[in-house]
Amino acid sequence: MTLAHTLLSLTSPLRPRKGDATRAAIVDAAIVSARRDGLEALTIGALADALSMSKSGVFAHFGSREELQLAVLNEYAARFVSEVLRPAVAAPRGLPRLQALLDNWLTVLGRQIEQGCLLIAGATEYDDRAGPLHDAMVRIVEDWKRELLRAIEGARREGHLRRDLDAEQLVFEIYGVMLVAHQDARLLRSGQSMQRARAALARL
Amino acid sequence: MTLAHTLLSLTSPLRPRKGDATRAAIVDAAIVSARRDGLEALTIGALADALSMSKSGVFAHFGSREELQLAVLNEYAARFVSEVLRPAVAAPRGLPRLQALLDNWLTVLGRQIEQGCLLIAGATEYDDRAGPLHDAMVRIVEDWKRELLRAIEGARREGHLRRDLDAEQLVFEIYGVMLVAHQDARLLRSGQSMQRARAALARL
DNA sequence: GCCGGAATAGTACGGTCGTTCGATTTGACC
DNA sequence: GGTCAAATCGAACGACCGTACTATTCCGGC
Repeated sequence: MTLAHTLLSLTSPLRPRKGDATRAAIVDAAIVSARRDGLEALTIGALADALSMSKSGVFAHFGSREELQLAVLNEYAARFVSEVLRPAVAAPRGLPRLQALLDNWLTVLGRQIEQGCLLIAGATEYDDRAGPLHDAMVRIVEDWKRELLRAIEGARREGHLRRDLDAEQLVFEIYGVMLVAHQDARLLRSGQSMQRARAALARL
Repeated sequence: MTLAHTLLSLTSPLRPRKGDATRAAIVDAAIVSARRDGLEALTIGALADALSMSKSGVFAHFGSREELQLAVLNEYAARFVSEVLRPAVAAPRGLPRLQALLDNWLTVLGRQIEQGCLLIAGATEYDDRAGPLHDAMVRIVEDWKRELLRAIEGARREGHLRRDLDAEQLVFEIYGVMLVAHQDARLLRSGQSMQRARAALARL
């Protein structure tokens, strides 16, 4: 192996590591489980069974249960953002982009209704439990609210919204609509929650 | 013991049973624990330690962990209703009563912010877990929304609200405000969530 | 085809869980 | 004070947890 090869492999390994694929498969399965029973109910043994692996095989990829939970949460958040935010930036700046964003959010919420949203469930799971998961959860929700705020400010700057609008208040109320839509659809199995959410957002 | 005594004791036992007091103390402590870590994290052993009792002593009062969880949930719901709903019926029929109800709700939410609301946390905890706790949770939330609906219908009947108001939609949106107020105050430790909630409710 | 490290398996440990069961204590009634 | 049921305890069980260690298997570079 030449020196150039060595240097290159240090920064970005040449060969695709098999372990990475396994790790991704574990996180995939863990996301399914966590969305059903919560991040705190995640179990290395149950995950190993579901993947036909040994407990230690699963464990080795993360080093601790907490690291696994963090990986699951971060991966879910990344997917959420890429599903909701990224497509919206294709829409024209201002109100259309904001509306596309909210529309994507509702669509994702509705499509995944059978599985539930980790960000919403995790928010209540870790609202009173100190630790890295709490901190990650806070960071993710705050980042997401900041994105909402940016979209609203953008729409206002374009003159699509009233100048004296309280943007943070609007974020607050939008988030409330999403939370109650999630609860109605999942706990109460109400079929109307999505259209009720759309009506509420339209009024805002 | 006379026949009269016997008959009486069948329906309502004469002597105050010591076990009842113990059971109430257990439920008290369990509510504190469940509000912090969730109903699913309730542990008989931890509860016994907190009460300086033996595990089996605690266990004997309920027969199973699930029965304990149900007792905790039902007791919390009963207290919630008596704190929020009962004082509101003293207010004049119609809009004042509705406003008193929402005011009590927000006050209770704000006062207990350090502990959290079991009805909100439990709703996400059991939204996808079949079983008696799920069923109890659904019943409690549905009952509570029905009370909200009754208050709104009452206000409309008194002519305090528009005739064409969609009452169920209003319940939906009110609930959303409460959910986001709870999350903001607890997860994000925002001090403004209560006044934001009041602003949102006022607009509704 | 061999070598070496990465990936995975196997096994074991200490701990905690809910639950069972027999023993012991408590406390109201005669 | 004795009696008897209710209340509580103590010890044990089997199951499952996360984690630590040691083996074994896999697989790309020579």
